[in-house]
Amino acid sequence: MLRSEGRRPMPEEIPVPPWRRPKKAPPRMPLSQDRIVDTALGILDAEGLDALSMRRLAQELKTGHASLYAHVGNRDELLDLVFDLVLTEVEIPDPEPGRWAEQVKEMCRSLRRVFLAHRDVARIAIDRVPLGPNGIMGMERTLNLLRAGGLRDELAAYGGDLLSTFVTAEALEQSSRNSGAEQNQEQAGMFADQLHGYLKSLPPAQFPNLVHLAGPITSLDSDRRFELGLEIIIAGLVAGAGEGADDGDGADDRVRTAGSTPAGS
Amino acid sequence: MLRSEGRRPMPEEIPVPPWRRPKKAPPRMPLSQDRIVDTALGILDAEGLDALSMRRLAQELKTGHASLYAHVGNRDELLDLVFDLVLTEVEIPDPEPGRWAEQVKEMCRSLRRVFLAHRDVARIAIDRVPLGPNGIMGMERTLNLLRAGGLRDELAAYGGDLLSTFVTAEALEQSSRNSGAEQNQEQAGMFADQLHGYLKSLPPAQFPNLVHLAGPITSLDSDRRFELGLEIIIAGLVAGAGEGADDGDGADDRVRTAGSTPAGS
DNA sequence: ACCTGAACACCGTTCAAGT
DNA sequence: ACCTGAACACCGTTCAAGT
Repeated sequence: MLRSEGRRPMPEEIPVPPWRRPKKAPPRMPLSQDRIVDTALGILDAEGLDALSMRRLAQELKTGHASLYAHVGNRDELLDLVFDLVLTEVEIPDPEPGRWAEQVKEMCRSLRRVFLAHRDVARIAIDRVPLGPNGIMGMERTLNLLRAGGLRDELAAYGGDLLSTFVTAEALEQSSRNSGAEQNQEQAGMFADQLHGYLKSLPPAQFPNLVHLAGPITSLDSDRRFELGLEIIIAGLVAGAGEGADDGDGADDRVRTAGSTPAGS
Repeated sequence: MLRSEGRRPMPEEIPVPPWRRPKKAPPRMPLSQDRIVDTALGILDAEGLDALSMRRLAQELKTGHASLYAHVGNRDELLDLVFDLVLTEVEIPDPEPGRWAEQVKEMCRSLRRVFLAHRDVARIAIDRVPLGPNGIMGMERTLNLLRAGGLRDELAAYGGDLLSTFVTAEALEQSSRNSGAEQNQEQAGMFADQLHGYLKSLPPAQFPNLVHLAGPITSLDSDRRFELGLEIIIAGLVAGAGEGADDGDGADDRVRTAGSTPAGS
């Protein structure tokens, strides 16, 4: 219905002789926002955020860089769109009774996997509120899961933010650790070893704690850090942190519905 | 000794007539790393990170932009130095018995105040490990405070990271919320109102949780968010999250000293 | 309506040359 | 030893002009 609008029915499909159609499809697909955003993500994955300039992007699309501004406003808006596109890949489970904490972890691990799969997307995410269509959808599903754990409204509202901030920051630090020219696991370990040596070499009178904890500080790998942080935050959430705390400005009770029973599914 | 090298002793200090010395001191103070970093922080405070270019900085110092590279390596190293300078202002309390949680909060509030006092420093901090002299000093004092709470080594080592990441991310989101041209409290409230209206207008069948929580989501101001997050993380830490968890790779037991009793002071 | 070329006002970094 | 000018290889964004 919608798709056929403006597409006049042809009397017959006249095939284009193969020698007129060098390889495949129209030689220059028309520019569109989708094509721009897809290509931008491709550059990001392959070369990182610093390589994603409007000029580089235009070159990839075989057009002039000024042409992009007919479809995306500016670079910052482009990054918004790329971020929202990537959020498609995040899996947020429907609540199942008795598996709350595990499901929250699954959600966070999924977000982390997406960040690690797309170079520098964590850098884009860190100072952005995800208000695109997929971001909104993700917020809804996140709230649904968090409330299924019985969190009071304020904690559910803030908990999602805190968790996603945590995941983003942790992914950021992991990828910046691996930044200098495609560093592999090996080189990450080498840096840890160097740091360990440095901390151990500090004057123990002035730095007793750094010397004592040099081991634990440098031996925490990214996976362990992530799981530890996750446990800390979830433990804090179930503890119902700051229960009934009130800073006295009365601003946080705009909506105080009575029956906020946990959603079943 | 070192300072007088190459400075031939003058027979007498001949005073320069005042009309030859227009205002004060040598008209062009010699460039130094300290002067460069101080000036950089001044530009940051007044105009933000995007305004802090090597050229703008050189102009402020009345020199050519290429001259800076004799003292700082590159822009990224300059930002390292600015960050470390700012860390001077963070206050980390010496542990006092019975006040652990409150003191951890004081430390985090101090860090937050520093971020809010220096525009865009949170943006600099977010993807940097503070390994400058003040960063190392801060780590030592942080570990000292955290261990005073009786946290086991791994948790103390990671807890400081988690807390400072949290404070940084929260400061970042607060200042990016206020980004668009010196926005004051009023405009922040206006945005919250707009978002509240938007969330309330969503189709309730598809977005029941966003509609229900529109109030709590938009009424959390920065201070409340911060205190909430702080309570969640601290609660998670005292819960001793992931006690004895082991991912089986055996990499995190490089140093396993027996007597890790909490430090008294 | 969409795309282009050219221009504007910037960047960080390097390096030979000066003092 | 320190500083400079000039150059290199880039940026994002705007806009009049084309088709």
